[in-house]
Amino acid sequence: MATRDEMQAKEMTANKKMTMRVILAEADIRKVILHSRPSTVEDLITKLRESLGLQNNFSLQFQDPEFNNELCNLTDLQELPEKPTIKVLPVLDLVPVSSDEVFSDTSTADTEILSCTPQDRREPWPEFFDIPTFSVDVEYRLRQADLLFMSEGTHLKVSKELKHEILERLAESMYSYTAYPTAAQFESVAAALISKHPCLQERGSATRCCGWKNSLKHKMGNYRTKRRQSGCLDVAVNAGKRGRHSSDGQPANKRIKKAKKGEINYLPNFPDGFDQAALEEARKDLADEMQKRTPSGLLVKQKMDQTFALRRKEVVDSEPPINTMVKRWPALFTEDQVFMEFIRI
DNA sequence: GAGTACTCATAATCGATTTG
DNA sequence: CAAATCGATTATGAGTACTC
Repeated sequence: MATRDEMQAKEMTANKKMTMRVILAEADIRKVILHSRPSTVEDLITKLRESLGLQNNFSLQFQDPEFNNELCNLTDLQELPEKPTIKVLPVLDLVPVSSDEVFSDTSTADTEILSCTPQDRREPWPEFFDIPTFSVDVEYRLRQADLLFMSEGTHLKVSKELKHEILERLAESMYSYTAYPTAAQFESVAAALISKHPCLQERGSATRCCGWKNSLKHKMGNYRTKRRQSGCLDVAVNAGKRGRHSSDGQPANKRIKKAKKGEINYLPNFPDGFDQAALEEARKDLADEMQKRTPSGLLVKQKMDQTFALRRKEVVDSEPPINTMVKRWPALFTEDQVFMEFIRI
């Protein structure tokens, strides 16, 4: 019965025009009108490829109204709203178009530009840094230039705006592992970049990528400043150490040394959708639960995970005495949670 | 105390836009 | 149509903190 309804719904929408907003790159967002509503995701991809003249493989994400219009991978066309906003994500391979492969690649699904979720920093630095895919436009240009490099050995002259797109994407990707990459990590990213895109090699330098390493280092610094300005606690905690900043009467952050994951000042951002007040509520629930004769282990663990960022902020910002901590966070002093807290840090 | 790394202010650069 | 101006971005260097 439900299936019949679905089929009717499909039939009703099949003949309808479909208007959508398609994000190809940050600076290239187009309005696309299809004469009929596609029935499958593959179908949609084919139609988009035709109407936009795209040659590369790509997968799609859409702004999901169920999640406050955050981007989600598009797997079922039924999920699309009436006038959807869709983001095109290039899939890199040199094999001709094969729609099966388009769907097998979900690893490129990273889109957030300035969100500050603590999950950002969950992954350890990978053994081999994977150069992320750039916008469709940039990928296209790089691929053309790579082919030219291989056939004629010509290096690509990188324009300012192309350099920006590359650095920005790499910074974003590195930031997901650490806000403070080491020299060796910059080196590995630069090496991975020219290995994946030989046209970006430099003449002159021994490693062929010294300039990129340098630019990445600068870019990362500038990128941290940008994150700081957009309110990311994990890098903001390290700012404001310079003398001139205390002119407004506020003491400079001098006593706070540089924080990295695993160090004592590690200060993650609040989880998405929670502010200080919401986490304080969760803390109260947690304290109440601990009053019980047998607190629920599951609930304690879940709330302790959730409130980790708030706890770190208290410790780093106000350095509370231990009895205050015992009072506010009784669960922290159970054997299990001492252990868990170390794992979290 | 030397060496290194980071922040931050600012200089340099470059494309886009406006002006004469 | 070239010069001037603007705005965004990257690069530089001083000042500072941390480590060994």
